[in-house]
Amino acid sequence: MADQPAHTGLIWRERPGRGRPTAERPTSPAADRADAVYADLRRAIIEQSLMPGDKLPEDTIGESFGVSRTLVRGALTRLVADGLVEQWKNRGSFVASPSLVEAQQVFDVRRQPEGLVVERLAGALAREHANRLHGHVAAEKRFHGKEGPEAIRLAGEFHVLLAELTGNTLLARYVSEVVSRSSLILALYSRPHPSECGASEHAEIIEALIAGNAARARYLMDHHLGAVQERALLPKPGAAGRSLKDVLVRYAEPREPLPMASPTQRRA
Amino acid sequence: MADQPAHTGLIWRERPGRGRPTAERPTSPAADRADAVYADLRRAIIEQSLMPGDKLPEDTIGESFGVSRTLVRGALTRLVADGLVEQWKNRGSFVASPSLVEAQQVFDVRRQPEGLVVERLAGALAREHANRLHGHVAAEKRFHGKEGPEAIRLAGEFHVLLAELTGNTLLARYVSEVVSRSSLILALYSRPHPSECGASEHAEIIEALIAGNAARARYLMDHHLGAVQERALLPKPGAAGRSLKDVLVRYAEPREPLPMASPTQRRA
DNA sequence: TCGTAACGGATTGTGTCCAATACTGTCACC
DNA sequence: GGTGACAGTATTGGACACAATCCGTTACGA
Repeated sequence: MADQPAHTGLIWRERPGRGRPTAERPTSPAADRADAVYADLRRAIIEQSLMPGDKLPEDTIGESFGVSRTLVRGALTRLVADGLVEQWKNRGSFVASPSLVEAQQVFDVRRQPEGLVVERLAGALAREHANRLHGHVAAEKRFHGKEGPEAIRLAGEFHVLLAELTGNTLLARYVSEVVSRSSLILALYSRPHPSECGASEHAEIIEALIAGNAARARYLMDHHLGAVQERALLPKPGAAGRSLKDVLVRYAEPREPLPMASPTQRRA
Repeated sequence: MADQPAHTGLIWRERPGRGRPTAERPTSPAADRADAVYADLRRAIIEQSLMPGDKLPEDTIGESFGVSRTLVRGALTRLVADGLVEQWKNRGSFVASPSLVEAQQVFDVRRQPEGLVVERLAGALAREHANRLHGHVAAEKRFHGKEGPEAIRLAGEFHVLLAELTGNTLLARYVSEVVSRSSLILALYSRPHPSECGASEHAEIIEALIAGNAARARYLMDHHLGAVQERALLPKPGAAGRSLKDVLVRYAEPREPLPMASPTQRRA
C-alpha cells in the first residue's frame, strides 16, 4: 500500500503536466501530512490494530501524529465517507461497527462491482498484469495458515488490485470501499478459521481470466465472495468461549458506541 | 430533497433511542448548519446552478451561508468524496469536470448497482411503495418537454428513491452517488434535447417490478440507462452553436481548472 | 434501596489568526 | 516582438483558543 489507490489516498489532486516545481522539499511536505494521517489511520483499522468500536479522539490522534486537530478532523471525515469510521454528535469518532444487517448488505452489494471487474478483465489481461496478480497470490500463500492482519489485508488488496487493472477509476474506488468494509466485518464477526483458503480461490480466478472465460470467472468470483461471506457471518453456533457480548453485538442495530467501555486510546 | 438520503445528508449520526433530549431547540442547531451548507451546495451543483469548472472559494461560500470557513471546508471535503467537487492543492475547490472517459466509466459502473436494485425490488414492492413511485413519475411528467434543472433532478431522484426502497443503505448510497455524477455529466456534455422521455421509461420499470418480472425489469433498466448514456455522451456531431471550448473540454483528460477563466464566484 | 437532580470533567464544535503558496500583471532584457 | 524574471495580491493550509454540549458521578430525597 506504499502508493495507494488514487481515489482514496490523496485529497489534493496533483497538478498535471509541468512536473512538480519544487522537487522533493526537505521539510515535511505540508498537505501530505494530512494524507499520512488518513492513510495510517485507515491502515490501522483495516489491519485491526484499531478494533470496531474503539474511540478515536481528535486530540489524542493529533498528538500521536504531531499535527493539530484540524488535520485529524479532515482525515476522520474522509474515513466516515469510506464507511470505516462513525461520528456521533458531541461524542466523537469511533471505528465503525457495522451491524449484522449492514454486513449482509455489504456482501450483497459487493458482488456487483466485483462481477463487473472480472467481466471486463476476462481475456483482456496484459502479460504484465497477470504477473502482478500471480505475484500477489504468491505473497498471500506465504501467510497460509496464519490469520494475522496482514493476511486479511493482502486478501483484500487482491480484489483492489484486480479492480485497478480495469482502468476504471470509479469501479476501483467502489471495490476498494467494499473491501475495506469487509475487512471491518471480518474483524467484528468472523471466528478464527484455521486456514485462509482464499489464495487458491484467487489463483483460480486468475486462470479463468487468462483463459478468457468470462462466465467462469464471474462464477468463481461469486462463489469466492460467497465463501468469504459465509466465513464472516456464519460462525459455528455452538462455539465455545463465546461471550455474551460477542453474541449481543450481532443484534445491536444502530451501533451506538458504549459510553464507558471505550478504552481511552489504542495506538497502532 | 427536503429530508435527503441518510447516507450523504448527515455527518453526525443521531443517537438512537432516548428521543432527542432537548426537543426543537430554537437557535440554529449547531451541526445542522454544516449539513445545510453541504446539502445546498450539492443541490446547486446537481441543479446546475453551479456548472462544472466553477470555482468554489471557501470564504465566498462562507459569507453566503453565514458560516465560517471551517464548516465550508468540511462540506467541500464531503463533496469531494461524492465526486462532485475537485480540490487542487493551494488552488482551491472547483465543481468537478469529469472527462469523457470518466463519464463513460460512470455509466459503465452505474448499471451494476441499479441492476441489483430492480432485481431486489421485483415482486417485492409494497403497495405504498408503488404509490410513491407512481407519484414521483407523475411529478416528472409535469416537466415533460421542459429541460430545466428540476427535470434532471427529478429524473435522478427516481433512481435514488428506487434504491432506497430496497432497504439496503449501502446500495442506496452508491446509486445516489452515481446519479449525482451522472447529473454532472449531463450538465457537461449533453445537448439540449427536445423531450426527456425518461418518465415513461420509469413507468415501464415500475410496471415490471409490480408484475414481479425481474428479468424484464433488469432489461428495461439497462436499456433506460443506455438511453440516458447515449443522450449524454453522443450529441449530434455537427450541431450548430458549438463553441471551441465545448469541443475541447471533451478531450482534456486530467481536468485542470483553467487558471484565469474561472469566474470569481457564482451564487446559487 | 432506588430514582432524580445537580455538579464537574472531558471532548467536541466553531471561529479566527498567521504563514505559506500560487497566480497575475508588470518590467527588463534578448 | 517575444521571453524571462520579479513583485504584489489573493486564497488557501494549518493551528489555536474559546464556547457549547454531553457524560459520568455524586448527593439528596422518597
